[in-house]
Amino acid sequence: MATRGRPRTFDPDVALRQALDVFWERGYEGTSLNDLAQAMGIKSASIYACFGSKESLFRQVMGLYGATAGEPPRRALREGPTAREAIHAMLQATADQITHPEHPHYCMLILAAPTGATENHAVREFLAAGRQGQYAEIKDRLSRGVTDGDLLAPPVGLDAMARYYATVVQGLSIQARDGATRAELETVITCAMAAWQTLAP
Amino acid sequence: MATRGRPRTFDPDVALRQALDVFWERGYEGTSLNDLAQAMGIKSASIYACFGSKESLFRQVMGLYGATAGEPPRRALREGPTAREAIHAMLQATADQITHPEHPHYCMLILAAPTGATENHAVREFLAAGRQGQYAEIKDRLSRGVTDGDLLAPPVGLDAMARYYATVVQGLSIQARDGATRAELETVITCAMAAWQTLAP
DNA sequence: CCATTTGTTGATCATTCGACCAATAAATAG
DNA sequence: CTATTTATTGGTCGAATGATCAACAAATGG
Repeated sequence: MATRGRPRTFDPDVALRQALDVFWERGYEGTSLNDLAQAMGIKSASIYACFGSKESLFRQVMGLYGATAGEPPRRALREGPTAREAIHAMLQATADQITHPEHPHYCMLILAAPTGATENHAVREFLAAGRQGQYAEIKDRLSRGVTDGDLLAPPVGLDAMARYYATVVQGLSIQARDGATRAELETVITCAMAAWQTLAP
Repeated sequence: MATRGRPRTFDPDVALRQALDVFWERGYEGTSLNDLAQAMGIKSASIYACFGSKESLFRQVMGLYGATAGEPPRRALREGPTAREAIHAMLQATADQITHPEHPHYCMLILAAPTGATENHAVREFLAAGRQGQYAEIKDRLSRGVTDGDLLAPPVGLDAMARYYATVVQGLSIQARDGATRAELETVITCAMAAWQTLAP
């Protein structure tokens, strides 16, 4: 029972990667269907047939983005032996990603659509939900550190500490967008981690 | 020798403030000339006659923005008695501004156009230059602290420290955009300032 | 009053936007 | 084979985009 009907002339996975490149380059609103169709090598009608709409395509693109570029920082957070080392490695993995020579120098989750036209409100909220997820993962990792005994519950609270490191991650994205080098981001990370011994002595 | 010709029926200063409101609400690309004309109470032809173009209007809007919303953090940085107090007050003034109940909860310099269509490259670079100015002001204030004797030159370097606090400012803007309260931003600031005693003991 | 200067109005420019047809092409099922 | 299903093509939809233009309105200078 092979597929009925005329087979696709393009590979949706490849097309999705090509769409990712364009959205990454120009953000959500800065990318037109023409841009996408050209980069994907198909007509806009095929985009609609395969991916639904511009917004639906973007959501699928963000899924791919999270599974690829987004994975190293997440893994670092997961696999660091202590909360402190996990956060430190997560920041460094983030810096690696957003200064990678083959990609635009910023995190799409953070800067692909922070503001924009009223009609794209849903896209902004979709990305905001992803950022909320980032924060939650950081907080969970800190909690695990307390459970594991490698982190003393900080006086300022785990919420505050998690939000602080989420803030640093987000700030790094602007820094990279503005041309900061990997080495410069490393010095920022050094400063950010310097807070640790004061917060959780 | 009063002004020749038909006088304007609108006050450019008022119109600029109204344009600021719209750009602030929707970012640069998310704002159309129709949006602007409606909010300013004039036709688009009058916008072109008085302000030049959409981009030129936006640059003038950012001038007004910097002189108003941007001033409190700058003043805090300038007037703080020590480098540490100045940075702390600057962060708090920033948090005040980006959670102000009457304005959108983010800093325009940071989020009005971080990404976008190719043709708006100049606008993005204009804002990036403004952010570079932020960083330079922070670094200058730290240098003054060393000169004044209230700050020991930190091992990590003044550049690193300045970039770190610029990163925090920029991260705070995303936090506010995502709905963080003033109190939550305060906890982030507490964490960010906790790095100080480690960096400059 | 008349010429000049400037601003506003309403219309419109070509282009692009996201979206979606109808017509055609290419596969499988029976 | 024919009928059915699915994909692609080329075209086009109405609306919106940033930007202007000619026509009209309101001021000053002489």
